[in-house]
Amino acid sequence: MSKQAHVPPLLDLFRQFGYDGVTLSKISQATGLGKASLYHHFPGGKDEMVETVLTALEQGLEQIVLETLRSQGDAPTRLRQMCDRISKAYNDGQKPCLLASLMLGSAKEVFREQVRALLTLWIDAIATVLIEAGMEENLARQRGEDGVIAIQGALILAQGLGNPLPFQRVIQQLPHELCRPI
Amino acid sequence: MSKQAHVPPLLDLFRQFGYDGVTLSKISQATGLGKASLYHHFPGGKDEMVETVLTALEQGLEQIVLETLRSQGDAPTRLRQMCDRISKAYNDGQKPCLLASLMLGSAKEVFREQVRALLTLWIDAIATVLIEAGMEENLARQRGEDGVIAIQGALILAQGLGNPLPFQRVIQQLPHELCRPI
DNA sequence: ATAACTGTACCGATCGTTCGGTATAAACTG
DNA sequence: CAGTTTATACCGAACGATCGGTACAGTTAT
Repeated sequence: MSKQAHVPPLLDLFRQFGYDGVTLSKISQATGLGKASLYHHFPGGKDEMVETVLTALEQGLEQIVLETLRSQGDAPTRLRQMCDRISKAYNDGQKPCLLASLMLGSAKEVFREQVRALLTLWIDAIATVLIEAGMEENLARQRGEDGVIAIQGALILAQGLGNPLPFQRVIQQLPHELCRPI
Repeated sequence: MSKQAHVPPLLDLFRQFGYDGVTLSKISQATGLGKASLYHHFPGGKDEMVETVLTALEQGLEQIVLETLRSQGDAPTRLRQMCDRISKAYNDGQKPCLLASLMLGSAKEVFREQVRALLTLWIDAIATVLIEAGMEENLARQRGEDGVIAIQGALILAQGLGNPLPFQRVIQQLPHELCRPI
């Protein structure tokens, strides 16, 4: 079995408990692997596990972005497709974001660059769609930030309230909000 | 020295490292108190420390809300005052939010109710200002959520990018955004 | 036979917590 | 007034448990 097979349980653990909250016992239980096996697959330990998950996440986001940029239709339609996939990745607002979880505790310095790269990739993707739709560049970049902000904030609120509805509403309104004129 | 005197360093620790990321050694170092002394002031241990900080935060937010609801002027002006105080509490986007930090790991079940109460208080405050300004109630409530979402998301992005500017922009635009018609 | 994999036992370090005790100053008691 | 108790603040040392990580022999699959 390859490293990639263990990414889903690892992703779920780290996004829910954060770096410091995830123990090797939890990982062992979630993956069904003993400690020795974990260190066989991930000689770098916890850090390598996170890095593997983060890399898989980057590939997933890149694929979503690529599909969005290749897709046809007007800007709201293309952004709607992106939002649908993003929403699915967060289980319609019922699961937290790994990036936010990794910005706390011992993890924050170690994975700062990878987290920043992912956020930037995401912002740029939204901005590119808007620019292709004729939006002025600086505004489009702001809207890119606004899109990520809305999603991250909505996830926080949904988690905090224990209610995914705010997230689902934001996701549904987002394509239209991003495209509206000043 | 009373419990309240140790709230600021505790707040800074928990918001930056999260519940699981904060160790008693760090707390000891940050407060200048020995581990045993910490248990004199907080017999309930780490949990009581977090609860104390959370209660202090609730009082702080209640004060901001009260001042906002008492203040004069049109809705954008009153919301501007609220945003200014909120922004100051987050050091203009350079410090993370305790509520977001407490939604991970071992803390999330323990403090769920307190976190939810704080978020609800915040949302209601914004909604009340908008309703008093004549906005329809359901929309005002959505805008209350949108306000908290924007702030939380902007904090996440600012932390992730290592750049507080997106937060400062959002805070500056927020009063106008919240008041705009559909 | 060889490489990939895993279970068991173990390590030093650190975790949150508790114990026993000291220093100081105010509050009672004779 | 001196002498004693009480309350508050504080700390060094240690507790059992768990942490992340390693060593190694044994099993499995090719």
